[in-house]
This record gives sequence, C-alpha cells and structure tokens, in this order.
Amino acid sequence: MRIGELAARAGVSVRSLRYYEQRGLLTSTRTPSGQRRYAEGDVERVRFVQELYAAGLSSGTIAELMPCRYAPSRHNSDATLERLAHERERITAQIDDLLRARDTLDRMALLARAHRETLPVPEPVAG
Amino acid sequence: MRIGELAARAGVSVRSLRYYEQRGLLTSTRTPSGQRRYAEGDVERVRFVQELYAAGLSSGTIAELMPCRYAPSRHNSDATLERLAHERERITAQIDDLLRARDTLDRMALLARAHRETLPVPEPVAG
DNA sequence: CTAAAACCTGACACCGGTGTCAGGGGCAAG
DNA sequence: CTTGCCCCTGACACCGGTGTCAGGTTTTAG
Repeated sequence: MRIGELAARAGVSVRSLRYYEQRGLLTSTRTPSGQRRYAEGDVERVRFVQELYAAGLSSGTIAELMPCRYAPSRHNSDATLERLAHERERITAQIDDLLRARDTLDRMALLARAHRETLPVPEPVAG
Repeated sequence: MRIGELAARAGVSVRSLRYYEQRGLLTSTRTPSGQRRYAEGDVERVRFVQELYAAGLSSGTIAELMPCRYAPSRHNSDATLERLAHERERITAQIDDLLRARDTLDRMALLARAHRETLPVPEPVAG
C-alpha cells in the first residue's frame, strides 16, 4: 500500500512514517519512480512502534528491539535481553512516579473541595 | 538558606531553581546584594514541583496548581478542580500506556529466552 | 588583604518526534 | 493534454526543562 494509506490505517502522520524509515524502524520497497510501498504487516509494525513511543522509548532503543520482535534469533536476543530488562525497570519506575503524583493530585482535589464547603457562599450556582 | 543549599537538599540543580523562580513556581527573598534566600519550607515545595514534573505536568500547569496546595481558598479552588481532573485523567491514560508497553516487553523477553533454549549453542561462552 | 567558592544575569545548545513549507515528480480520470 | 491528488526530498521551527559558558559581583575562609 502507499504511504498515505498506511498512515491512515495506523493512525499516524505521513511525516512520522518517513521519519521511522529514516530511523530504521520501518522499511519500504520503492516503485521505479521512488514512491514507497508497504506490506499489510506494516500496519501492525507501526502500531508497535507507537506503543513503545508512548512508553517513552527512544527511536534508537526501539530500533534495537525490532529484530527481537520481527526476526528473533539467537544472535540478537542476547544483547537485547539486557535492554529489555532496563526499559522494563524504567517503565516501572515511571509508573510509580505517576501513581505518586496522582495521589498527590487526589489529595489536592479533596482539599479544594473541603475549602469549598468550609466557606459556603450563599448562592453558589443553582444549576 | 542560599540557593546552593536548597539545591543540594532538594536534589535539583541550581539552574533549575532559578528556572522555577522565573516560571513562578518558587519565590525567594533577596539580600541587599541580590542573592536569593529561601525558607525551610521551600525544600518541600521544590520536591512537590519535581514530583509533578516527573508525572509530565508542565511548569505552567504546576504554577496554576501551586496556590491550591500552598494557599487554598475558595477563590482558586474552583478553576483548579477542572485542571486537577484533567491531569488525573492524563496520568491514568499514561499509566495504561506504560502497562501495555511493559506487557509487550515482557512478551518479547519470553520470546527471546525461548529462542535461546530452542537453539542451544555447544559452548556459548564459558566465562 | 587575598584567594577560593558561591552567587548573579544573560545567552546559546540540546534532545527528538512532529508540523509545516517549498519546490518538484508521478499517475489516474476526464 | 490538463486537472487534481498523492508522493518525493530537504530544510527549518517548535517545545521545555536542563547544561553550560561568559563575564561580573559577593561572601567566606585563611
């Protein structure tokens, strides 16, 4: 398929797909005139990339993990396991950060609501 | 206390503290010569800022939430509640992203390990 | 008094994924 | 052939918290 269709189906911009190719996250065949053509499986591949981006992995790291996912072999799995463990640790720490911050926000919201009721205004808002 | 001490005790750089002041997240009194002086409570305040930064809140958003934390009143709590709810939602979504990605990494690690045992090499590496 | 350490302001750089513009092909439908 | 849409490359901008350098002042220790 052409790049516009892949972008639409994977939910990313055309710009991003070209960038992924440049970073080695995605490959395409080219028509004689130079236009990119993609296979069906690339939709899933792009979603995979997005999923890891959403978790804060860099394009370099994702590039390193791609073969483990799409062309696993003894050769690549060794070095990759360390990277996997490292990223897992980072993600877990990040989740902890988020949970802590969310708790803090919740406490602040409670406090804010308490202040609202501590000082009731005659006619706050009818509706 | 002076800025260097606050930086050390809060675990951030001096540069960051000046930036926080510029963004309205932190205030300082000045000595006649212009040097910043901070109160004890600012240590906690800086940690609070860091906690929210770690959860992806921007300095602008944090600035908006500061009064809710350190000077709560009917006046500010109203508009802030919406912001709090919004950020909470964002954080929760982010946690979901991280959990999904972590699961994916875990599956990849399993796959990698499986490949290792599927194709055992005679003498991988002795030491 | 002097030297070192700490502080000041201001400015520029970085990262990295994405938006966007410019200027130029390719290709199907009419 | 023309029109219109999609594609190509290359380049610049952005965000935002932080590092870092320059050039200068203040404080502190000896």
